[in-house]
Amino acid sequence: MKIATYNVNGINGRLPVLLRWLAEARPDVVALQELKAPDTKFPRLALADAGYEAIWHGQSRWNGVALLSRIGAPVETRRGLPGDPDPAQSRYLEAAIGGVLFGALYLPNGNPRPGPKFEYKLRWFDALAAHAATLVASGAPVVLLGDFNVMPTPRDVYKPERWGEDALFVPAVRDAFARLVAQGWTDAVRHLHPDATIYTFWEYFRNAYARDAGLRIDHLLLSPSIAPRLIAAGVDRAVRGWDCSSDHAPVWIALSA
DNA sequence: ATGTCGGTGTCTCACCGA
Repeated sequence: MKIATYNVNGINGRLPVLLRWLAEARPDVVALQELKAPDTKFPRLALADAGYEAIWHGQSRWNGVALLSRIGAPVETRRGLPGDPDPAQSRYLEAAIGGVLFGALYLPNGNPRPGPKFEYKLRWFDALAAHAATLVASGAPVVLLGDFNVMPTPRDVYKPERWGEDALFVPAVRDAFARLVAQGWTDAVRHLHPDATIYTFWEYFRNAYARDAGLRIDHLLLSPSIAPRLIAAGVDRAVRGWDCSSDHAPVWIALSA
């Protein structure tokens, strides 16, 4: 089973890029973030034509998450994160597909810091950790995937010294991510490539992609019962160089049957 | 501080969030 996460940064403006990538990469299951579209403007038919059934949780202008599958319709188990301090923001969607539970998330960015946006990020992280603990305790095979808006270690930042005060990298946020993983989750990409420089996001400005001035903020976490099935992982980096691309690239893993 | 995007309403520009 091939699984991917992709922050599309506007699903309608990005539709040609998304469809081209789906046709080339053929992932079985995809989590999307930053739909930036209300539910009525989700491109269900275009995705169905591409072979994907979908569920989505959108809102006008910002946020929004979706799950796509070409191996059977997602069976939704949860819409919204339990305990989200601001449930009006569409940031979590959960479904069973092919015998695996997928928690698709878009964690708050948290900038500017300090301030209410950063406090919201920390509270959201707390709520995610509480829910994730119940998923681990269930023993079910679970993949938690999406844009976590966290670089876990300095290796995940092109110039860590410039990001020390940023809400994506301050110790409180890295600690929150580390505590989450310590519940028993496996950071799939880093697990298979412990020493590689791997980025999933490059800013639009300052020619960041051409300079490879990137960040690794999109992650796939595997619960203990599914982690032994991990056989490959990577980033479809070239997609970031396509015309009209998102500022993120798709990240994927392969699991044995 | 800067830069560049997508989406929306204030609507062919100005804003917000990232």
